[in-house]
Amino acid sequence: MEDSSKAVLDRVDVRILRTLQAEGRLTNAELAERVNVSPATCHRRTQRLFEEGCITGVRAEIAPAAVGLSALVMVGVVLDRSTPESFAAFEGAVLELKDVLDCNLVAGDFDYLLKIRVRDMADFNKLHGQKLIALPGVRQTRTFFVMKEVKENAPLPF
Amino acid sequence: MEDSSKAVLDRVDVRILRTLQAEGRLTNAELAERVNVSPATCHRRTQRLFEEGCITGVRAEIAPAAVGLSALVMVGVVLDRSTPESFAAFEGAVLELKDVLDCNLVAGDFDYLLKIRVRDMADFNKLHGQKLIALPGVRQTRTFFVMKEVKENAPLPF
DNA sequence: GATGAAATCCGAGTCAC
DNA sequence: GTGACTCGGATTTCATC
Repeated sequence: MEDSSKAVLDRVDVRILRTLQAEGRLTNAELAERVNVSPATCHRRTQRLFEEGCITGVRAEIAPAAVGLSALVMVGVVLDRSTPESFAAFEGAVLELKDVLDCNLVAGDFDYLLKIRVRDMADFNKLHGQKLIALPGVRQTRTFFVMKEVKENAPLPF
Repeated sequence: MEDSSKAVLDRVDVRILRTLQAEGRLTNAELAERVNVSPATCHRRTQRLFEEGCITGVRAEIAPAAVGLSALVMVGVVLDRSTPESFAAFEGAVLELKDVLDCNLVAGDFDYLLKIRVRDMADFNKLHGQKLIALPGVRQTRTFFVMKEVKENAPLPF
């Protein structure tokens, strides 16, 4: 993968990105028509965008409820030490937890903010008691149950 | 769109979902091979999963840095009143803000948690001063700059 | 150095079974 | 759910600017 930050994107590239961000399963022929280039050119451009890492993947979005993951929980985590080793250990362990969809190191009242999907509150309590507080170096967690998902994973505005 | 919560998913459906979640641009022929069914069957199953709303869409993931959106910020919001009208007004306004990727109503110290992508801190300060604190009913915000994205938008674990 | 037209081959989508 | 059949798209080649 090339350094995507070096890629120079012209208008056609941007149109391809925007279109595929909205409809990732478009055929090359349709995509070409939408962005007003020939199918051959569109194919080459799109391939380049993948190779350069501008497009990191194309993924189907699954309705969480359809696969029994109706509950969304945000968790703020505070570690008991602020050493590089402490952060690395925590991050390594969190990467193994499939229920954790997002994990970000932040500046503020917490060290990390996690986004977690589980079946229900009972499931979360189990995860919290057995996994989260057992993660390396965790001093404290604060849980925010999501009561309503107003907007989830909106497309990038560019 | 049907009620996806009523759909009964068998093993083949689940394999299709998992596979398309990882590689949304697979051809039907390849998908059929991966899940061990005939192309015709695979095609009908996949179509059904879309129609039932189990698959809500297929989207290309764009590297944020490639389109000049390198900064990620989480923001906790507290409203000054907890009335249904107040919540509705806030939510309606937030849906218009393209920089806000996620917005969730939560239980805890905040009313809402937002996930925001912008170019840099200067951009965020402008957004914060001109748009966020001007949203209807906002009493207070707390900003968490993301210093490191450990995990972003991981696939659903099912 | 990238483009579009044409040419080949393979998959999508639909049928009967 | 399978197998076959037709049509259209994916992908490459090549001449061109």
